[in-house]
Amino acid sequence: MTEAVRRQTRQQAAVLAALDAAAEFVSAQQLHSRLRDQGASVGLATVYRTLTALAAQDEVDVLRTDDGEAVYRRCASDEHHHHLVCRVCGRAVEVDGPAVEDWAARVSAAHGFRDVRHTLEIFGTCDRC
Amino acid sequence: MTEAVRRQTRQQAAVLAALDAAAEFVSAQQLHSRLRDQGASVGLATVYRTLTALAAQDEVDVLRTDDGEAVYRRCASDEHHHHLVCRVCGRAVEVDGPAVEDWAARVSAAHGFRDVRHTLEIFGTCDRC
DNA sequence: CGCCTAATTGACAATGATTCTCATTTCCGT
DNA sequence: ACGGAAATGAGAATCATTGTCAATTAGGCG
Repeated sequence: MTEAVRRQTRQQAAVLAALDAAAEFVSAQQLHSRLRDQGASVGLATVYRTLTALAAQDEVDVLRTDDGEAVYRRCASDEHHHHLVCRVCGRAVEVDGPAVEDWAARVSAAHGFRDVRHTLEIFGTCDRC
Repeated sequence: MTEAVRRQTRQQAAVLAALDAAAEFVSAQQLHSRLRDQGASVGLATVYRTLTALAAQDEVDVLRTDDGEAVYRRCASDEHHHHLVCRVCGRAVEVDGPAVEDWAARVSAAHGFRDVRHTLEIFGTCDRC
């Protein structure tokens, strides 16, 4: 599993910086326009390429909104974790639940499933909204 | 919350029948072509409308594939449950995990989130694949 | 049993996110 | 500085999904 070699470019640095500046999950389109507004415009295709690459290396977490749009977030934790996402402001809290991991493993095994992976996100309205 | 009144039409019955005939999660496009192949062709827009209506009434479960496509399934259980989905054949097993529900409620409350809802799916390779 | 009207349908256009193409630009080791 | 490989960007292409609107149809009513 060799990490893809990536050159250091202004564009990729800008995308990463914009992600770090966001506390919520943002879409590629949102990032693209934020970057443009900041005067550090990056082509839309490049934003997509960069996000895809980052996601492939687990540098960012990806999830899908109800309408199927992909949204990305740079998380503090490198480890496996889940999210509590505010459906109003988009703010996300990273949470982990060993009990859930165990349950998932147990259930998968009981049904003979291999190479399991799971997705779990909790959506709600946060106390500030 | 009054249930929308729906007329009984050949098209809606056909979509329901096709869903019942499928053990896996299927996309609107797949349903549309299966119906066409069976000679019971239903317009694509109608397939979408019907699925959306069924989903709104919790008659079918919806989830998103990794590439963002919506897939639907008629589940045996009316109650809240989750899925163990085979990433090869698409077969799905309905599972429930009270421990997970509790955990989600606890975590949400701890962070002051209201009106929470969660999504949890486990993807793996089943023993037949 | 036919009629009437509103709900439903379907072909097609329109939208919107994402990916592809390819000519141009930019890294970076030499 | 140079050269080739990698990255970029503008726009076209793709694909799922939704909107439009005229034609069809279900179902209550006389």
